[in-house]
Amino acid sequence: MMEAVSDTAGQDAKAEEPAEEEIVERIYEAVIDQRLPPGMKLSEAALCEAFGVGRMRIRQSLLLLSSREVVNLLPNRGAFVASPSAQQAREVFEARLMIEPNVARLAALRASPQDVVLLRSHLALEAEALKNNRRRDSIRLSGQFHVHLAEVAGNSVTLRMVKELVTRTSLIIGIFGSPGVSNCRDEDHGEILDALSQGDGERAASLMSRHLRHIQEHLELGSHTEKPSDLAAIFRR
Amino acid sequence: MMEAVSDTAGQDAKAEEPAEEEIVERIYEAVIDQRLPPGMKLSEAALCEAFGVGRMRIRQSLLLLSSREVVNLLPNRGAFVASPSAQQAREVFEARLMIEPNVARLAALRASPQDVVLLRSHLALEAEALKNNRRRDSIRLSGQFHVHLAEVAGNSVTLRMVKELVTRTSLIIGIFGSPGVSNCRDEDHGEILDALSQGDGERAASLMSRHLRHIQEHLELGSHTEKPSDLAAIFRR
DNA sequence: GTTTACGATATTGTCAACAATTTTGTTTCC
DNA sequence: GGAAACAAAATTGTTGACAATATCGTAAAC
Repeated sequence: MMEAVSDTAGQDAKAEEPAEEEIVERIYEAVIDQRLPPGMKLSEAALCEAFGVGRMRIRQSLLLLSSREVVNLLPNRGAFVASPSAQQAREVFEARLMIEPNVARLAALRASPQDVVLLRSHLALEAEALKNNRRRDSIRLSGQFHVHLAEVAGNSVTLRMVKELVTRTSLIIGIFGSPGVSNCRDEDHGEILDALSQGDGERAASLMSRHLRHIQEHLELGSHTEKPSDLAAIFRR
Repeated sequence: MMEAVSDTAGQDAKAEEPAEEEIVERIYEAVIDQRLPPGMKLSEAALCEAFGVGRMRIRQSLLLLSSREVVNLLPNRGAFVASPSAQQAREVFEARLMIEPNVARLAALRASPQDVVLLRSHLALEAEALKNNRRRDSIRLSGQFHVHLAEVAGNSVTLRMVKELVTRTSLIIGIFGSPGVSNCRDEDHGEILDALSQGDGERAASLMSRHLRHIQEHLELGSHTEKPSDLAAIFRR
């Protein structure tokens, strides 16, 4: 149920050409890990080389990413990792606050004992990454917790939405977050999981709501630089 | 605030080549109107002719539509208007019930007097279409009410989601709905608008929730034919 | 010394031709 | 007459080349 690495149709072990959706997923991951910073240029040629596919494949992948607002596609200029504005950031959190508490409620009602076990082991990974100061892993795992929750909820529509919103949130934290700090406090994740294991949907929902508000409160929306990092403003003193 | 017909960058009056997103929007509209029935083949050549654009443009549009699950893209077989299964239909309504009551609540808080006026005139159009038995208009306007509400709520993230969900709902009603009946009762829309005009977010939310449950209850999920309409089953008697 | 204009380079957007696959129609065999 | 095998047509998928645009470096002008 959680995780699925295999390719499209069951193909042999060989290094097959990744499909569009797989490339999209890989770029999602890279954005979540903050290996791809906001505003970074994604040239077609470089991506072709990186994924070992033709230009058309990359082009379509970038179009998909742009339709999910993870990259911006400027005509004749190319593709750039999105740099959400403060306004867009507020909209993303507004949407997450609408959806994810409900997702958590559903997950609490539908979680099998096995789901709880898997989520607990995920939480252990989170804690370990945090303890060892592996910031990148910590960020990724923290985001994946929300995605796993959506998987447990068993609704593919909201799963897709949560994936998109979690990815965009990583960009938002990269722009508006305090430098050293990770995104989520994982005590929150632990509490949500407790509510889940007790089948307490209402509590899971309200904890998720509180959790998301906490994350948003640790951002500095309202002041920051806009879409493309404004060089003039940076070097003006 | 509501509606925006103009093209990308302000271009002259001439019949410019429509961009991908515009083609996607046109196909959304056609699906909402039920001019494109579930399962219908969308051949590239035909669409090229219809929109007067090259094959690549169409190809990208179909990819976008497929990523929103409004069309299915079968390898080497082509594009087909999606035929949601009963399970997918349940997921769509589950998602709508998560999102749209919250959207309605937001809209109630943010609606300007002008927004209310525009929505009231929209409601008048709905009533007129229903009275004159213009079923197609009735269906389209009924769906657009939900989209307009999302526009008033002023969150582009949820706006995009609502557009997608409303479109898929039109397909679902085409498959699982009773033949003659429209999708929404528009008394419901009127009540929601009343709540909006009074700034009563809670009432707007609960009315929207009730409204969506009503729509879902008038469907016959659980029994019907699956993904591609099963010809063998249809002609077996 | 700074700014503007120009040309070279690189990147993106588009088109047309080709290959691969499916679908359809016909023939052959039982 | 019906079913399987084969061939023809149509449709989709992909590659490569070419045109349009933007970026960068250089040189000329003020």
